[in-house]
Amino acid sequence: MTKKVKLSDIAKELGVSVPLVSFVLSDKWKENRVSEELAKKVKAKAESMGYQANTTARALRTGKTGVIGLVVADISNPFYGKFAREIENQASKLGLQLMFASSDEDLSKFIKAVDTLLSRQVDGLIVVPVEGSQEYLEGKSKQGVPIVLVDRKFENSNITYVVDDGFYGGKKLTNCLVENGYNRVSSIAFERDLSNLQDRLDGFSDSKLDKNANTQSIIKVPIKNYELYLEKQILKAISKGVNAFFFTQNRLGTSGLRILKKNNIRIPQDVAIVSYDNPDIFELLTPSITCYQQSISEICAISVSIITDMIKNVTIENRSIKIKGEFIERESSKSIK
Amino acid sequence: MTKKVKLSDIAKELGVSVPLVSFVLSDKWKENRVSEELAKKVKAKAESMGYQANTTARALRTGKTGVIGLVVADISNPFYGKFAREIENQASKLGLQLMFASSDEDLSKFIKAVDTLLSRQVDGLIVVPVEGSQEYLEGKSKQGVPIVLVDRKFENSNITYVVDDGFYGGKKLTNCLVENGYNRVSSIAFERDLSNLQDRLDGFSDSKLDKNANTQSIIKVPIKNYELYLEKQILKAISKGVNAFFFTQNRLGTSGLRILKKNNIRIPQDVAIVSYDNPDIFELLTPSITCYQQSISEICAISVSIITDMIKNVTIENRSIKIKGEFIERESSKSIK
DNA sequence: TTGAAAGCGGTACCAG
DNA sequence: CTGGTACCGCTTTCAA
Repeated sequence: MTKKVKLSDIAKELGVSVPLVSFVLSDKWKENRVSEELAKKVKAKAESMGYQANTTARALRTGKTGVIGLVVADISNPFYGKFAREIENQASKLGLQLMFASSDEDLSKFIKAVDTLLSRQVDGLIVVPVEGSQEYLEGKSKQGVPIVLVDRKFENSNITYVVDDGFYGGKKLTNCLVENGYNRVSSIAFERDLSNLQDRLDGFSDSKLDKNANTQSIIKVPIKNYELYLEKQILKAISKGVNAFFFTQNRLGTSGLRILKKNNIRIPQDVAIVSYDNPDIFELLTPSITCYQQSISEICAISVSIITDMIKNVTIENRSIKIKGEFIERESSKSIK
Repeated sequence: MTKKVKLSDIAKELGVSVPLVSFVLSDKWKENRVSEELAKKVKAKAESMGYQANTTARALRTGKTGVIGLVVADISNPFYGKFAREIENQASKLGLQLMFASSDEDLSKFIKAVDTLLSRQVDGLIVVPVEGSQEYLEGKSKQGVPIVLVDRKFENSNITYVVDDGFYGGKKLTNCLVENGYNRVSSIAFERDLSNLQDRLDGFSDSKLDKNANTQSIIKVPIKNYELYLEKQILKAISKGVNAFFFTQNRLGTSGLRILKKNNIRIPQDVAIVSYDNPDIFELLTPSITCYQQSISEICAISVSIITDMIKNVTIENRSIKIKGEFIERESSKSIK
């Protein structure tokens, strides 16, 4: 176990003071008027001795850890995995590290995750807020913790968010169905009070569909053991004449497809399908699935840039933003005109 | 911005010393002979003031951060996402946090990732090593950094690993094909020097297939723009009479399926398919895909437990281990007997 | 049973 | 241009 080299080791070797070495290595030697010659020598020595700064010590002194906390619903869900990856990419460009935790959409887990991250002194948080977390997060925000919400936002809150434009996406998908001749559309969503789902449903309601109850309906699915319930509802809808479904989440879309396959319901001959999000599988299936892909990379790039601003400046104006994604037309919504 | 409560605040409020508060809150007051009454009072006060320990300061003092570093190829790949999630679960049970980074299978990125993590003073590392990283990691290991390899191992190395038993899995998948009547099998792997792939191929070679070149062949696919090359090789193999493929990785499996679909080659009538790993898609496809699912949760549980041991005790014996996964038989390898 | 002082490895500010 | 000193918040050792 070779010991870690520290500033004082370099200083001793060179016969200079510790602060001088610190200045040089943090590239502040110009302001502090250290001779270029000496600076070079110090750098060379640090290099040859294999010096690596102890960020813990630095963090204690400066009050900044250079770490940002990320809380998602579940990192093993590819959708959130992409978030993590994109945020990692952006963060590493800025020399920031990421610490993450999963909430499983559970409030108490969520709070615990945020608390631990905070006690680890993360400089800021990027979080996918869970149902019921508004009050808690607003408290933290008021205490001065930099927070950016992604994927979902809070209405009437001053917490900054960067989310997909669900209203736009929901409308786009529904209109595609209408334009292709499907006039009885049912949208399917989890029974959850989350802004992203509501926005998509609002977009659905605001589409070109005739505004009467017979052409559009919304099926709300409970979260627990939802597949059985979903199957019943889907079959019931079809028997009532629904000829297209709009799945508001990829998980519902995937389950829906499984159910349709099982019941030998043909797509799009019997019912057309569109779904939010674009998991790999949608392209590979027969028929391939029409969907709307969120601009995760853009959402992440912006949220990291905002959080770093928030960390630098104590207060900035609220820069909440909605990002439009990409509509991808495939076979599952083929025109029947 | 309400200020953070620190030990000295509590101490001042109560008119006691800082160390006393520290002892109480870290549940060491018994050994340090603090009266139970006082201990209670301190705890209550800490609670009411909303005290949260500053882990940075603690880390600087104790030399332990309670953070473990995780380096995977790509966190947005669901396979590695599952690793991250399982490791997170285990770690959080032990009060440890995770910091992660992706290597993209690139040696320089990998080294950079490990170096940053180390400069952040992580207590230990769980890594998916990339091609060519052996020498580097052995260096770190010799310096006393606790390291556990997952997914891939090094031969002739004293770095501890916890990996899937690729030999077992490869053999199992191939034997299933043989038992179901397929006698000309080609296995497909990336042209990479990684232990996990080699183990699977060794299992393939050691299967019940007749040991002559005509019944078994190995197709090595370059990594860059591999799909075109893969397509040519697959078609060529089929034209030569190959009646089954063993894909050694899920990415190859998925690509292979796309290619077969595109060329109207029927599964399993024209060729049977088995693949390593079990992405969601395999179950949903028609036909569903026979595969081998690694025990990721077990691998992760063990690796976390080993790394914590390594962190506690300076030296322990090498506890490298191979874990058997689960063979899942589906439609793509249906018997033709 | 408790308090005081030292120190982890850096950085910030002052003096020279 | 350079060095000294204090200090970040917590833990540990020693003294009372």
